[in-house]
Amino acid sequence: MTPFTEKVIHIIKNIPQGKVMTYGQVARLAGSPRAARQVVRILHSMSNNHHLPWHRVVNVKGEIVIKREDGFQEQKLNLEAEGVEIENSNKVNLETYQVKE
DNA sequence: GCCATGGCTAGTA
DNA sequence: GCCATGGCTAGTA
Repeated sequence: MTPFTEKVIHIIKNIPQGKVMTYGQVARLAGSPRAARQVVRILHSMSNNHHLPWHRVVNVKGEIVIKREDGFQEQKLNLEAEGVEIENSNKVNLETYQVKE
């Protein structure tokens, strides 16, 4: 496990319940502003997760972007269970729910 | 060569 | 809707 990967995992683990971060935001906090896709890759490869609240990471528009076969419903249900409201069946309001930096 | 992005233009309405 | 981005893995040598 590389330092960048460890940082990313640490950051995601610290997203509070009922809050979300974007892929790019996680990358930025981990010190690589343009490595959003790498954050995606890490999450994807760890989808059989190490107790990671992966469902609290969404894209820059607040959308759930997982394919249905993977965990779309799971992510949605997990978020709703924490009190996060889903608009238009796939979107969270970042104004309200995104962790401020 | 992968990836669950993101930021930009082109081009429609 | 295009494509640059980047850290990592797979898989060859």
